[in-house]
Amino acid sequence: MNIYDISKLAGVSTATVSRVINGADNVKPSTRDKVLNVIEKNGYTPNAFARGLGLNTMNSVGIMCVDSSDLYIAKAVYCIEGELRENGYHTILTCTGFDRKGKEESLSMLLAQHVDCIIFAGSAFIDDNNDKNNKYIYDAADIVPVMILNACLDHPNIHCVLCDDSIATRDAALFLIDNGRRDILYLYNSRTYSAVRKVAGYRKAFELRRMSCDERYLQFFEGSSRDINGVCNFVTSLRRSGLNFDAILTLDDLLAIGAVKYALRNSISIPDELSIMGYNNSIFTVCCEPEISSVDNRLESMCKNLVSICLDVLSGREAPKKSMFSGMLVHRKTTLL
Amino acid sequence: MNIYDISKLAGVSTATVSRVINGADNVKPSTRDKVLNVIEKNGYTPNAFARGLGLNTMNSVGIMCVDSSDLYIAKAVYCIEGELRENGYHTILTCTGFDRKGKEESLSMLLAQHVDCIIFAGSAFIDDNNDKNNKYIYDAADIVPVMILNACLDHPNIHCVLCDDSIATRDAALFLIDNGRRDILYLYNSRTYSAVRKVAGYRKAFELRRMSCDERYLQFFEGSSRDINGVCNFVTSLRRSGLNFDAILTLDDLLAIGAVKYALRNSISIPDELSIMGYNNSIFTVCCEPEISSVDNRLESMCKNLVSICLDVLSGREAPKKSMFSGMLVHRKTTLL
DNA sequence: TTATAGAATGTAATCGCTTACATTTTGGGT
DNA sequence: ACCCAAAATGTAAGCGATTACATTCTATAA
Repeated sequence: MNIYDISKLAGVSTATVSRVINGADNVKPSTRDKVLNVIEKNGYTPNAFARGLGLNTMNSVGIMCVDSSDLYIAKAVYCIEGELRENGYHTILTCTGFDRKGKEESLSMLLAQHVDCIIFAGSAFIDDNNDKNNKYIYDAADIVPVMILNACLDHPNIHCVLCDDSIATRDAALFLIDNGRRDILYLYNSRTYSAVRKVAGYRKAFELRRMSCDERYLQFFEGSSRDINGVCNFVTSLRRSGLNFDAILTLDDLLAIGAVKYALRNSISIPDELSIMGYNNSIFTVCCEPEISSVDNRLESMCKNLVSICLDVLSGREAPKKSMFSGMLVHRKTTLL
Repeated sequence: MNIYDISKLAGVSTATVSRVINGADNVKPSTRDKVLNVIEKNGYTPNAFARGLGLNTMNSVGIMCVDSSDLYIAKAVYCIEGELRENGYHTILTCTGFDRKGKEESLSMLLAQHVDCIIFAGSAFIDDNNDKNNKYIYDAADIVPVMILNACLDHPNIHCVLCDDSIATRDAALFLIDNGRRDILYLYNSRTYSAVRKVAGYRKAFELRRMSCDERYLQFFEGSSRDINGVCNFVTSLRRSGLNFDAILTLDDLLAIGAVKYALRNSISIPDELSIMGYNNSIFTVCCEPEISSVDNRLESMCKNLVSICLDVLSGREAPKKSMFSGMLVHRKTTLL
């Protein structure tokens, strides 16, 4: 059953059927009804490939993510997909892994599918130190509109939506400082675009308070934050090595869970002896006792905004190149108020 | 740059170019090289729509999930997508929500995209009580091969991969019983295909031990397991209402976290006074202290198997209609050994 | 050398839709 | 009744691949 069959059944031309399908306004109502009836009766669905071939688009957008099983990314993907679907787009998902090859392969797959737009979900795609490594993104942007979540790149065809992680982390650190904490361990395990900014925010807090920032308190954990016991052991070994801290600020909530475990296992009281603050305000924060204070970086709002900008771009409307959200401290039980 | 351009540049016909692209074996090596060179030089990529139109397939498979931000589903999606991509398929993701309309809409969207196969990721799509409600799945299966993860439906075109949740839950309950627990609370919050089987498994354990199963110990929590405090309060109120239990077995790990919180907040010692066992063996089990014993239901293996069956089906090979995995108890700190 | 099978290549129809352009209808205004 | 612009509809040429079938090589055997 194709458009030609329908046109014959309805006694009109394929052009008219096409017009009806696409809601053109120059069709006589009676004709429209006639065609619609035939379509309805025969359960006809336009062939997406044929349409795609003609229009060179299939109303799809590609989402690139490093690892969609990461809770934060999963939530972003979920949110973005939902918004897109509501607006008639379907989502092609690719998980690339961290290595360059995977990223480039996924990207060309998406490009080969002629997606209308590519969304990079997460800052792990952007190399902040060497812009040359972002060439594959710029190349894609020369072909198709690109959206980036949680990072920013300058290109006429790239639109970015992000949270000001630097300021949010700075505020978190300031909060701890202003609550009397002096030895604040910053625990991170990546050097992505946003990670770099978070670290900068941490430093900035000390600067603002005219305190010196002791580099020993910036600790890089080699491993996944999913390795909770690894994180716990790492913190324990830091303490054993003589580093004293009365607060731990982390790159994400899972690292904070490792920190909580460290305290629990070593009978360090939270938050009296040790304050802990995570980042992302994910469900992990409420999985342990005490529940973890965290920074909400407005993931949902960002995703909605991102899709809305994406739709604007696809409709040729003007849209901001960079949308910045601000994070918000969420206090639970691991910080004193 | 299309196949015609390439054919002209290489001085051959489009048919030959097409043969080269698709790796046909009846092309003279020298011709092949010539064409490949031109393709390489001009960075030509075949148009997926045109190909799709001709072949009526675009090497895509659709994944239906109720909520991809659920950690368990997210992991399944991640795993399935990766396997598919490695085999040259791309993944169209749709999250349907729990209501029927969303499911049907997503499904027709996928069908309209002419995906080669549809994967239902999760048992939430199957109505176990009234098979009529599964009609939309059967209808899809009449058109395209269907794979179901974690549930089973009988249809010539439907293949299922699942864990025997009934036996796994039975074994978990048996373990608790055989360790001297008598009052085992079963906490669940859904009535999906797998939920129904888990409950049945719980009952079965008592039957096997010739004990009667007190219905009051089967407790349905009205709400999401993400509402950890809600779960905690629910358990607390059960206790306050006079129900005594020395073990809690749950439908998923998040519910178990709620149970752990209940114990922690009421100074009930785990596992001496109360054993707790979750389900899924997700990262949540190690987010709290004490870490939660759980049932590993082989998600990764299932996903790999599912994709492998999917590929078999798509290649016209014979494949099992139903693949059953068995779960495995994973003991941590919330159960006595 | 020639016939011929088999390999290599080419021709052109086809997939189902959109749309520029051509044509026909329609409904006022004289 | 007639004209004509505007509305409605139709015609047919793409879009870019695949592939059945036709044709042209090529190498081997007679």
